[in-house]
Amino acid sequence: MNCPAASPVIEPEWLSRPAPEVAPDLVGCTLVRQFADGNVLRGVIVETEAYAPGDPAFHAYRGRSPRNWIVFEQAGHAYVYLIYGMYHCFNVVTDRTGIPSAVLIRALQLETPPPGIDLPPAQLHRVAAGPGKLCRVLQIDLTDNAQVLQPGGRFWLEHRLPAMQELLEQQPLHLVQTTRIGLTKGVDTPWRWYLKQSPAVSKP
DNA sequence: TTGGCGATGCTG
DNA sequence: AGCATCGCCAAT
Repeated sequence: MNCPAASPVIEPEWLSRPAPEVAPDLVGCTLVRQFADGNVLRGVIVETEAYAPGDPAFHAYRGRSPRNWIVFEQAGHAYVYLIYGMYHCFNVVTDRTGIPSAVLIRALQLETPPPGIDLPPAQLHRVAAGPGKLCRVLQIDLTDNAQVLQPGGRFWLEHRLPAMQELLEQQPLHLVQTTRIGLTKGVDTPWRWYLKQSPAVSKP
């Protein structure tokens, strides 16, 4: 047996905080995707954005709707939506029930090549750089909306590996905070975080 | 290296 | 009408 190291699973309670607190903490953690055939693909989260109550850029800004209802539910669910008619975006629902909050996962650093994709090994770090590309490579679509994030399911989250935790504790400037991308409202709210020097970030 | 634009379909 | 995107192509 030659199992890769894995950190403890992230529980819903850990996610039951405001999105602007959870989003930076999720950088460096691992998102695990289990496909229908049982195969598992994992990637380190290298870029996140927070969306919270009162935020005009948030889908839930004008209240509950058939699309966004899940972000009002308990922390630890997936919120998946279609954007520009052709891409999907994957979010982690955070905070308490009734408080709409979500963290958009914008980029992953994959640890192994994704299934069914031939690519130059040098390009591995680009295939999940961006929220739409991430969902394409993880085969995420609207059927994944409202899934519970838990081991054995389609997705779960794992805490930072010790080396990553040490890096961010000793070099906190490696976690960069800046403004969000692709918005027309809330453009000045600094709720995007990314891992400095990661080649897999969508926009360094 | 940067900037503009079209694809494409759901949302409120 | 607008959109939490992406990749192509032109201009620099």
